[in-house]
Amino acid sequence: MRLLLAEDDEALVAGLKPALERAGYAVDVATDGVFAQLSAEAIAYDLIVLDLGLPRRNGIEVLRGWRAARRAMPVVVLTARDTWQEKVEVLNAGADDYVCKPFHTEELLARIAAVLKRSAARRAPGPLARGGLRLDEATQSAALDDGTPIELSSIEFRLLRCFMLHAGQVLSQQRLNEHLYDHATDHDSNVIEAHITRLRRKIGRDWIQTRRGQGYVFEAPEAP
Amino acid sequence: MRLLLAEDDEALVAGLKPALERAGYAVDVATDGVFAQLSAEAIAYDLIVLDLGLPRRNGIEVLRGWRAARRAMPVVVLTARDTWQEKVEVLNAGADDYVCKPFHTEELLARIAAVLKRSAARRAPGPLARGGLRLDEATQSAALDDGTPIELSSIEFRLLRCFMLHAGQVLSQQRLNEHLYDHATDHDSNVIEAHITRLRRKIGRDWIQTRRGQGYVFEAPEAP
DNA sequence: GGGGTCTTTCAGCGAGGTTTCAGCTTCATT
DNA sequence: AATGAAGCTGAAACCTCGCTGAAAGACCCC
Repeated sequence: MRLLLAEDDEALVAGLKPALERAGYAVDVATDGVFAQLSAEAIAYDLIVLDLGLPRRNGIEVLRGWRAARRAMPVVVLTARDTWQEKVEVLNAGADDYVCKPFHTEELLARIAAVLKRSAARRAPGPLARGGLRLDEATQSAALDDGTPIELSSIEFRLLRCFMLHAGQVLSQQRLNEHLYDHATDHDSNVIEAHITRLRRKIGRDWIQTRRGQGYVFEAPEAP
Repeated sequence: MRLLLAEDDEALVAGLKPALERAGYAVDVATDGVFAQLSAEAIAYDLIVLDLGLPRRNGIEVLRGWRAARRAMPVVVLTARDTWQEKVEVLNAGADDYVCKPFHTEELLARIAAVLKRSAARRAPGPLARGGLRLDEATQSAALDDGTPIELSSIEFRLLRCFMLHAGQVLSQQRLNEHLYDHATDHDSNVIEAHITRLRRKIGRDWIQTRRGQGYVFEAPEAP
């Protein structure tokens, strides 16, 4: 789950980025309007957190630019001004939610989760449960339908969620890499393979099939 | 312990907010009905103080909205009109208590405490019976079921209460920070860790489990 | 002001998660 | 079957995070 944080206040970023990452998102940061706009045009983010007071280009213009270009990803707007007029303007420009500074980190997280849930509901109804495997966002753990809990580390959780969100699709190692880490890393390593091994050991071998030379596919195992 | 004060009278807020904070709650304020509704949908407040005479959306509608959305947090209603009809209407809409203006701050505090106690008892027969750990608000101390008393300092008490109210959930350090202190503090310190250590030493190691990189979970220890 | 307690900071330690590495297995192609 | 490429996996290295004892700071009560 990949997210762009468009915010220039360093202190805020320093607090927010780790919190978002703890919540299981891969976070890129853009510190001015132009860069934010370009980034989101280049990459299909799952959600964008957009400060209105960015240097070089106003947040509202950036947002309008995306919507004009038919970019439909959910956008949560941050602003320092809590006026009725601005709220209306922002929502009309195509924002999905609106949070005033100062805010509790937890509140932003909750709103992000709510917006994502809504947008996921639009696309694919139902919570994150596929064929007898459930993911619990709150405790960052998984469970089989019979109730057996499965403890996951942070990376394993993100990996599994990525698979479940794209169940049935082939996910290349490169794509998994990009979803799990910030796109600075040009890994030629086998981290992904290693984690897949550990994940398979925990949830069972059959959920993740390898497509040689292409990637991996997540599917419910055959009933024997 | 997090609380939403939905009230538009500035003078009242100016008096009430500090009083509530002094009583150990973290307080957010919402000054109109729509915002109050959204806030409480986004954040799991432990309690809400709701004025009926809010601008933009009537308090009763807001309350009905929450209950229709299966939001079960306790709500204490403030109102200027003291008629039995309104009282009935409000309680039927799902309020937990009802205070008429003008009131003494102390009275409101007492009702809040009472409502919280009731709701804690409702949700979890648990702080008491569960694993044999009880919290005593009056003496700010804890006790094991066998009667052994445990002396707690103020912060330890609030920390433990926060854990017991959210038993089974993962609480990140950041979230605990925000619940224990006003959200001015951008601590990169390890206060929380230090207090967790001392708390564990007092109540026993097994109650609070660490989820590396995510936070802590409060649970009754296994019976050996 | 002095003794006590509560709270916070600091620094070193240790555990656990993550990544790398090396050797092995599997698969496709000839 | 031989070969090479791709993937698997156990073990070791690395690194980060949380733990904890001690000391400093804040606060309160005499």
